[in-house]
Amino acid sequence: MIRLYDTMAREKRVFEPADPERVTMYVCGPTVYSRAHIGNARPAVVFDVLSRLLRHVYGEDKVAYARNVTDVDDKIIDAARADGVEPAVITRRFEDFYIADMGALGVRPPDLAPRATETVAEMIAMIARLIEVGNAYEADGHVLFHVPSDPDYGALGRRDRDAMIAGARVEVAAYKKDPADFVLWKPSPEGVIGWDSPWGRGRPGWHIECSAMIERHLGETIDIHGGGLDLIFPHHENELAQSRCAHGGAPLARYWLHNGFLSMAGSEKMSKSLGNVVTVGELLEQGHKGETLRFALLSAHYRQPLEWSGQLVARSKATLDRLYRGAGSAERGAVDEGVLDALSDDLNAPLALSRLSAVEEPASLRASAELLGLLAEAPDRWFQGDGDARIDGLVAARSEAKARRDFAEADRIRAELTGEGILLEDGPAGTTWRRA
RNA sequence: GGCCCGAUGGCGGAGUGGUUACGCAGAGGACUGCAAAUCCUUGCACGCCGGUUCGAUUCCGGCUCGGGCCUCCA
Repeated sequence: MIRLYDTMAREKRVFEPADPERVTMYVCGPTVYSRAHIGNARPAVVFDVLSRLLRHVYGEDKVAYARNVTDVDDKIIDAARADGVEPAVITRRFEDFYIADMGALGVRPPDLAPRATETVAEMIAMIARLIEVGNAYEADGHVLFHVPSDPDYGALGRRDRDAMIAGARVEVAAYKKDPADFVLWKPSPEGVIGWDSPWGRGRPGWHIECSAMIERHLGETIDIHGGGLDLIFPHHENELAQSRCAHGGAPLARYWLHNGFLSMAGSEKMSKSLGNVVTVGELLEQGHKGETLRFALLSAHYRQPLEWSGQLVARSKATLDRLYRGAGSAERGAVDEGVLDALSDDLNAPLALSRLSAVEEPASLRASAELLGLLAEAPDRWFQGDGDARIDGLVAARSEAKARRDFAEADRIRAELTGEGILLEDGPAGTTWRRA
């Protein structure tokens, strides 16, 4: 039995898919105009674990997991203009980076990775539908969702109209009927990416993208909708309103899940606008293994804040080393019940990790770790990387020195390797080495 | 200002109305030529003040501090 904390209900609820033969999950993916920072990676990793859990429970082929790519956006347009290239050059470059970075973190590709630019026809159709049913209107080349037309608006973010308006940071455009109204379609001037529509050449607003992609690929009501905490309002609130109004009142998602934020030492949240980000790419270039970063991301419960630090990474590596030793080269066995129970209780990864440490049987350890996307490599590869004949030679030379009890020479070789970050371990079967 | 979270041992981080996870680091021991790894042992933890209770870290209220959102943001 899986229980998940549903943001809409503000409590843990027993998870029951509408159709156990096709469990549907959608997670808001990247806007591809820059490298992903480690905070961006948290939802990707967290919902990857959830997808693994769902597949374990409902069957490998019973889960339809979609994570979109937002490849039309004003930030992309700005970045393209700054580089003097077409937006597609930017989006392709950073989508490729995103796939590579997430792959390094052991995130499996989702079943579906729809691009916004390939779903524009569906967006236009949905906007037209919203106008038709009286929830949207055209004004000054824009199409806007009329918030007062939806009495249920605000349920997810728990906000009333006055609060939304009072807190608005952006000056209210004159063409809005109501200050809370938000853009579904906006005109594109000459030279800006756009599509023909009944309202002239333009481009979609941010929120309609996800609604259209969900409708096209997963249906009107999905089981799980995930994303970062900051997306609750306005993004998910707006998505929800659009989809519900376009679908005759059918709810968009049955369970809403939101992950907490990463902060950098100093305890402010990590964000591009604050400039205190560290990208996944940078961390990998520093020599950290993707799986170490993944472990670190899973070391706090997904709804809790997590402070990113070098100490966290080092600790994660040390713990993983021990787990790799425990699993050895065992084949995959049965998943440990304790680990499964922990994950089933609102994805309690830290508890699962602690129970993983207690799993004694190597085959069970490997299978249980796989549920978390860990212990994915062969132990030799984890400890030694690509291998190194020179190191093997030095280790052999040291073993010879040891055999003739020339410990001075043996220690000299060991110290030399230690200086390179190579640690030696003398075991009953001889000496092995690993990278620190 | 509105809404919402959190506060646990040196650090990270679960969990629980009474018997106090787990990891990392530290200390002691075993093992080792010495180490490393491993194993064993070890560690006054639950922000403050009230309340409920036989009993609260766990429930309730208040307070303090920290964090997030309030139409860029995972």
